[in-house]
Amino acid sequence: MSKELTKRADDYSQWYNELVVKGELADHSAVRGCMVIKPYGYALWENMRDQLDKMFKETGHVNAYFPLFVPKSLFEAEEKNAEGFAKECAIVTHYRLKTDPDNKGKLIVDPEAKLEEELIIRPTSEAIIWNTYKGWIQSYRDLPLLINQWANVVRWEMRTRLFLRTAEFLWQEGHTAHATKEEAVEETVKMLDVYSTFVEEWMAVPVIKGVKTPNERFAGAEDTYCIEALMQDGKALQAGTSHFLGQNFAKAFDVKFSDKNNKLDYVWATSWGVSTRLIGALIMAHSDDEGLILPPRIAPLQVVIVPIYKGEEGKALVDAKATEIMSGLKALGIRVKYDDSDNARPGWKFAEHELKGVPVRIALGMRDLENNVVEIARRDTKEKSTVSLEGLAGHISELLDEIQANIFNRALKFRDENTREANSWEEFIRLLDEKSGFISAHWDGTPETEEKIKQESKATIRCIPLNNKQEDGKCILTGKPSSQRVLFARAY
RNA sequence: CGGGCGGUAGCGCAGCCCGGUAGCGCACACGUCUGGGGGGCGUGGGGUCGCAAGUUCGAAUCUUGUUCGCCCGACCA
Repeated sequence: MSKELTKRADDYSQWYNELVVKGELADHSAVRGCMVIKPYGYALWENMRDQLDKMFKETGHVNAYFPLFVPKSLFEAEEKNAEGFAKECAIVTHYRLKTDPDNKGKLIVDPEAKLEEELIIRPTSEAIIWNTYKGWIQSYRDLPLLINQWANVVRWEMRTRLFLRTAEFLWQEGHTAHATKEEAVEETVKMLDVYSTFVEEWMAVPVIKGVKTPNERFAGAEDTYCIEALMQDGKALQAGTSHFLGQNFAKAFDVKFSDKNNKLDYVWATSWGVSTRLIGALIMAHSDDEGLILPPRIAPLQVVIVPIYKGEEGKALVDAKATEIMSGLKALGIRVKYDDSDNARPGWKFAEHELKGVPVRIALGMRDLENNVVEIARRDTKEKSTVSLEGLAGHISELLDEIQANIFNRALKFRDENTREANSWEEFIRLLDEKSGFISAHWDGTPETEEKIKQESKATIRCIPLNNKQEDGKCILTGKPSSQRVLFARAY
């Protein structure tokens, strides 16, 4: 099978598309815009999901599951939210098919099976969830309500790309209800921190925490917080969002509670989510022209052992040693595979595991057995070394930590080197065209200017960084006074 | 959703203009020599040419429709 990858420098988009498919993470399907997540890609998602789930539970959340379908009347209850998603909704209008009387063997929609009320396939679940919460919340004693769900959602996108933007995707969505505004805001920020910790420490992708401008805000939110990451082509990618919803949904769905003084008030809400899009971020942040580079902490396989031998007797000797090495690694909780399939040469296997981003490869042959050593190759730097079998498991364990740190530091260095300040419109455009990356610049704070900058430069305000330095300056477009810089980039 | 391009064996492609019943490389199976960076030689299997109509004695090839993908644009809370 030809596995030659397009080089990043030749065509970054094509490199990404090929990598997802050749790395066996996902495939296109017979359904427009929908992907099949293959076992290797799903194993990666499971590792991400398991860690996030653990972190959600550690912060007091529980999981539940709400329906895929949302009755149209509920969907439209919160007007801004409904409006925001209206253009990309899939709608169920009928509940039955029948045999086509004019064409036996074919099915048609039974016109008599039209639904009284259309069902929207959830693009997000605020509506159905808040309709449900209404029945669960009466008193301050019922609060806070801290619920998460793992689910699929559908957004009818015009132009799709595997993982980055698909019509259906997997995600988690947290939906919480609180007695006070302060508590809800605190929750919003807390979950943003959970996301940034997860993305940086497990996925090794550095992120910038910030707040979205009103233009970029989630429909129905008072404030949208986000984490933004920078890809190797200099484009930004929103890696997660956390929304302070105010009382908008409580009012739309009439969710009130009695406080300690028996006074009725609407509850305060948050919602937050990350999706399979994170896998796209992971790929574009780390991988190279040889294939995927996966951070050890979430890689489906952390170590692969490739045997090199001649004849059956040779293989038996190598097998025995490999089994011993594996049990040592497994005892430390390391995910390891012994690739002793006989239908590929060692060289082919090396390339294959590099393509799939396995962090560490151990090559084990007769020469190594004689010297009581193995050859270790790390995926991130492609360095090879010969190490003693003595204390091997511990050495590998430390190496995995080192790789995790190195991948993060490399991405951080790239991000920092590609974050620049622009102090004039000319400089702004020049930096965007020549270097791309994040551009920190003054903006007069108006939606009109933001829109105009977007029209003329194709760059958007990714966020106003949290704890942003306050400094007087002039808007790069209008020259009007500004009190702080905001972060611009061309984005996915 | 508009414009352009593409879909022929698991993968990558040729054949199409000029209609006559499908080919190459890799992969796969078997044998053999091999094995420390995508092996060599030999033999062999596999495709209703994306799908559906139409033109024709005959369609991968011409026409129309449709579907999936890629690129550009619009859209993207």
